[in-house]
Amino acid sequence: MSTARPPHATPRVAVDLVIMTVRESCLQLLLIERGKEPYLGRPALPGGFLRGREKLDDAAYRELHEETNLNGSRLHLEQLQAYSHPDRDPRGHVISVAYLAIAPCLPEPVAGSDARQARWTPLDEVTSAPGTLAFDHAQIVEDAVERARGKLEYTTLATAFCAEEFTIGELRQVYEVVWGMPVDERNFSRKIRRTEGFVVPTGAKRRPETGRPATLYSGGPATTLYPPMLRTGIGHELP
Amino acid sequence: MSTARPPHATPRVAVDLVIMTVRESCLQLLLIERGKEPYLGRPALPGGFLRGREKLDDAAYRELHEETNLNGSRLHLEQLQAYSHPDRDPRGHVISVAYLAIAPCLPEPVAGSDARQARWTPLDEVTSAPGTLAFDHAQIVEDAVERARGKLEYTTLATAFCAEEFTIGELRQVYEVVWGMPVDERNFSRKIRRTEGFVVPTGAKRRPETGRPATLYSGGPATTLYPPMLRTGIGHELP
DNA sequence: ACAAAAGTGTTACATGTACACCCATGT
DNA sequence: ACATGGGTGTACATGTAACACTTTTGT
Repeated sequence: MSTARPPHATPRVAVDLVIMTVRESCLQLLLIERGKEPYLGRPALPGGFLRGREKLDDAAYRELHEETNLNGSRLHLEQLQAYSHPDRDPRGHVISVAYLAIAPCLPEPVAGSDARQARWTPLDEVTSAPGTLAFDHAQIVEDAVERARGKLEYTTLATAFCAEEFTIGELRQVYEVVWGMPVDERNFSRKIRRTEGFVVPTGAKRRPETGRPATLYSGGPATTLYPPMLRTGIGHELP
Repeated sequence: MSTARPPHATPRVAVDLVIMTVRESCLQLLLIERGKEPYLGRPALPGGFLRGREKLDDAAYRELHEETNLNGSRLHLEQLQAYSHPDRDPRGHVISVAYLAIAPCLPEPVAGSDARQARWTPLDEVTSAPGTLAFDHAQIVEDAVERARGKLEYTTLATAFCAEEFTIGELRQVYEVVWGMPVDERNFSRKIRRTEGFVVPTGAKRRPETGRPATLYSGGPATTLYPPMLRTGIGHELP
């Protein structure tokens, strides 16, 4: 902690974004195709270097806006962690601070203002073909997905996947898709509505193509869930 | 993401450590007294700048060793998050990646090999006198404590506060002290021993000054707790 | 009438909570 | 004997899982 700059080359700092949504009953990530070396043409997480005296959060919001048409409002964004292996970027030592962003399902497939092409990619495509993602982005994605899965259990994060108004059925689909396991609609519905502050009815109803109209809700003021929505039946194995 | 270095002054990267233990029935943090400007003489978290092509984890272990006599083995260390406000350090833009370290209660009060004095400080002293800690370290401490409290609920982190061998009563004290609330010993004991892989009996017993000898345990192979040990009775208020 | 989706009731079971009580030891 | 801390039994409340059943709509 000397006041003089250290003699070593100080690493550069970047942010990378894992942007998730639920589309077509499937957890999808927004990936770009790299337009430059290294990893030219390979899919990668959107991201970029920190500028000037910018905060990491600001850089994350900026990249989100530059690379996608998503605006920061009505969007969950949280810091995941920093990745710092010295060989993670062939250009030199780059520390990447990863962010988890969660967006409601958007109708248009999001065109980046930047020249790079951005498209929603099902998580299965990413995990079933390991080694396709640039840098250590597969690891970052894995960590981000695990974070999201865990936070559904004890926070109201699931509402971030939904539009302004949503039905309990849509919220349940978020849990099923993110967790990758079926959830009983009847019990789920009761539990959600009994957890104070999770959802608040808007008064409106949505008429499905066929069937009874569903009450519409919006996200409530609660952030933590008590009691939590625990995933059961999954292995809590020993390491 | 140009291959040329960005024109902006790139921020420096440091690590800061929140090292916790339970001593004298109280959650304590290892703080140093700053020996240089800025914040000369003020208490602060141990930490320092990243060197060369070092990983953040390696820098955290190095600082832990340099500033304290703690060796990395038999010690929990995990990354918390990065703090990046451009004005958080008066010397310029310094991004700090905070780490949470958890140590068993050590007999000696840990003298740093570095000249700076390190001492265990009760958390209450830190939180009851806000504005004493250097930089944004009060915020980092707050986040670290909340992380530790949460992780006691659904992981086996509590054993990291204990020595190689411990009694259920000692483990319960960890929960009580970290959570700041009483925990029923009878139910706690049963619950811990029923959670497979949390603790394993060593076969030995410890004889208290007075009272029935307690079975000694060591940390088991499990890392996650199912069902979790939930804190109850605390406000899950609306924000 | 029927299909489809939303929502309720019910039952069996697991877990959490509170607390009376028993156990093993040193003084 | 008694204080002290470790540990068991048990009754009650609450939460979960599974699933039959009712409600509300469009066709």
